[in-house]
Amino acid sequence: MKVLIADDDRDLLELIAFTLSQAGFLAVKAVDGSAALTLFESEGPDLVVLDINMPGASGFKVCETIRAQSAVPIMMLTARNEEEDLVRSLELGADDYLTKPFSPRTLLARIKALLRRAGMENSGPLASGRIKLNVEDHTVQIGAAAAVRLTKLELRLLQMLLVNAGRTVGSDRLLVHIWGHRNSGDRQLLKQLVHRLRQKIEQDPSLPQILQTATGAGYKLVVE
Amino acid sequence: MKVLIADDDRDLLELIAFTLSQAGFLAVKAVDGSAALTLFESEGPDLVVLDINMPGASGFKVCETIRAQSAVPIMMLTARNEEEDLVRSLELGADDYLTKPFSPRTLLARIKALLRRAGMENSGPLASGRIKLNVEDHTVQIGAAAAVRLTKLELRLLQMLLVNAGRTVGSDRLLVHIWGHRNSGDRQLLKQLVHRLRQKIEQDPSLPQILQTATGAGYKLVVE
DNA sequence: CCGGCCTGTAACCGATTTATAACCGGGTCG
DNA sequence: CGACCCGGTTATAAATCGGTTACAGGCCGG
Repeated sequence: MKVLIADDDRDLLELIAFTLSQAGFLAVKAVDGSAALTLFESEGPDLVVLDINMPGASGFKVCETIRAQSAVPIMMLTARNEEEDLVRSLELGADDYLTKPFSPRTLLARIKALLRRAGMENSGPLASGRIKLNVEDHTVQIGAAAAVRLTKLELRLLQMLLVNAGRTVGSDRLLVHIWGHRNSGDRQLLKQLVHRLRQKIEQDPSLPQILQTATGAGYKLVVE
Repeated sequence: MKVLIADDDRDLLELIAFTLSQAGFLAVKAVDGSAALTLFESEGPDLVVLDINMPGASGFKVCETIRAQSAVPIMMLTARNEEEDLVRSLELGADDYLTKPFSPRTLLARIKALLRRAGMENSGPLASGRIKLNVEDHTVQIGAAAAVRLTKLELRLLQMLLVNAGRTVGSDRLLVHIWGHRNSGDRQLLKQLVHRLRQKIEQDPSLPQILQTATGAGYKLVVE
């Protein structure tokens, strides 16, 4: 599990990196905003920790840029008097925040919670009922049928639904989880993606048994 | 999603309640500490917002009492120069704090983050008497009957009535909660919506047993 | 360079949902 | 009585939603 950390306070940066690596994470360090963006591209981390006050590009700017292209979980770090930027970050799609000073223990707990919520805690096969999703090689197996290959987006959709198997997941949450914060008017994208996924996993795509619609609310996965 | 708000400043209380209800939350208001505790018991909110300075029982006391029996997320409100108070609050188990004055936008962002963090972003079914409202997938179940699907507006109406089950809710409050502010000529909309909802949930829509009219005042839900 | 898949975008359809208006009947009050 | 106000009902128009088909650009491997 790879975590990108960006903070211009070297001491704090090292402390966080140490804490995380002790907990089994692979820490990637950046000392300013532009470095953070470069490293984000090249390393493809599973989670990002951003300080708001940074030279180069502010954490706020970095958050916005990352969110425009990825749905990776983002945690913001903020001093007590940076309320306004914090709120802007949250509205732009940051997932959580921590106010300085904080204890390493707290940081760790929050990061784990964030990963759990994003359904990224275990990279192994994710199964529920008769649906077995193999995240590694992008395949699903339903019942005794042959495994089907999924695209990146289909995988993310099915992953989110499978984590909440049996319960309805709102369209907004799906949009954020799959694409990050693009313009929210993109119901079209979700419509398409659901349609394409149904073609692959439903016996009769016109009468969905597995990926069902909750009209006006979202979609849900029916296992067994 | 039900939120209990406790503040002895009536104006602020109303402002917060209005902000939250516009955002789709159900606001339950308390003007002092003991009222807050009573309402906490009876309403079972998903989140609590507490002012520290209150007559009756202080925010501390309330926070402590609630925490002794529940893990519900708690957000404290504090005046700017009461740093010690907020430290004490956090030690007592509050999850976050906000210093006055704050903007509604900030409050909303923080509350959303808090709910996300607590993994409570989707509240379980909201039930009272024989009525069980499943907010997630827009359905109600009454008694042993089959679940009925509701539209967005019907859901909001029933939600508001269910929170105030047994009590009459004024037409104005319903209008504001469901549509947000509109020109007041819109009694027609409410009339329609009530009618459609009755068709769905009443055994005999012409003799309403559940969604009853309080002539000249509003509507109320009879749950027994 | 070609042909495949993956993704985003648009357009169309039918169904549902929401807004607007008109009509009905009871009750109130001058 | 008759002019209202109120709530219920019916009817109809407008907007939105979800499913579907079609197509274009990007990307990648042959």
